Amino acid sequence: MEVSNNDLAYEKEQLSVFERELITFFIEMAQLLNLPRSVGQIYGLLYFAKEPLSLEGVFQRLGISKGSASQGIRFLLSITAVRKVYVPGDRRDYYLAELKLRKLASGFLRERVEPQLGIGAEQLEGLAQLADEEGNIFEKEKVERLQQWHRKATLLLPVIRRLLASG
Amino acid sequence: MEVSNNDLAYEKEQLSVFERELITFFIEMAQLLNLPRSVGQIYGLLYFAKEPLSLEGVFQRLGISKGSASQGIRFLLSITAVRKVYVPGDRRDYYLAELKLRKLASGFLRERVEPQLGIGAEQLEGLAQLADEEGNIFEKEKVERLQQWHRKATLLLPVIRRLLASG
DNA sequence: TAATTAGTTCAAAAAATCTTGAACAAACTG
DNA sequence: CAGTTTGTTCAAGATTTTTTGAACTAATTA
Repeated sequence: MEVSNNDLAYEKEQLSVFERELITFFIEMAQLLNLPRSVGQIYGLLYFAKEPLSLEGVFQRLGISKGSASQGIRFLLSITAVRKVYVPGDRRDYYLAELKLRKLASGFLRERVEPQLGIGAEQLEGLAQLADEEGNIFEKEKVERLQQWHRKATLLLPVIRRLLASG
Repeated sequence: MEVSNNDLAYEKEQLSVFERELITFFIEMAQLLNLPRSVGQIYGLLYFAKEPLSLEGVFQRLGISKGSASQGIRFLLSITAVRKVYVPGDRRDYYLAELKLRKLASGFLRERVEPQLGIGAEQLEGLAQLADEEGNIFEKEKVERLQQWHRKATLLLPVIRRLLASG
């Protein structure tokens, strides 16, 4: 019947209705981008947080495991969607969400999209060579068309960045 | 009858080395877009096919199940990445790949991306209302920022279409 | 130094997603 | 009409992805 002590209560504080709904929104955005649910949850929590949160603050409040939170934060750091902040007198790492869409998007493009496009380019090069060796005009034509697609996709990235930067 | 027998022979023909590599490429592209492997395979096969293929032609040559092929083709039709063609004297449906990147991309955006963005907009509307009711300035500010992001993303779609159309 | 705390790792469990195949319906054929 | 053929559906199985949690390293403290 008695509430546990106040220190613990903070870390285990319930999420507000607003926070829960906001996090639901971010979970769905994550799914749209093919990212794990936990990554959406963590970003959502940090997006709304008034102050930096520690790893423990994150997994306690979201009710996910430490491992999940650690991995999720690492990913978010890698795309610069989240950054570490130093909190004096505390040995733990604290995290803040990056709120600028431009930075968020460009981190994502750099870390997740560009590498994939790079792999695609290599594969197409291999196919082009195969078609060349076999001297098959039909094959060559098909590969060239794909390479054109690929060039256009690559061209798109800087345009997206620029558009998101404005405003 | 004659025609039918010839078709079966053609449809059971082994895939060439080139075809297999091409299909591998499309499988990876599918994964990039969060689509099932089978969808990539089917599109890859049709992309290279010199003539339209029937459902049976597709699943026989790819070695996948009839159900998978049926569902995959339905999806590809829905985003207009593939179209049905009429083959005189044959009761089966035949399929051809759409080769124009512009059409492909815009079908995908229309069927898969736009609906998701629409759902996102609704959710944000709900969050805005919640923040309003609670009269919480901090919450309102956060939601407004998200709505700005959302507007930019929505703006991006026509730009992408236009860019892919050129050339 | 040992004890405590923060954070990472990864094998195994859980969950989500995709594929299969057999039952079904619809359309054709003789 | 009854028998085929064509394509769809969906429950069950297979596969892939995500999450968990306990064992671990490293860093801090007393």
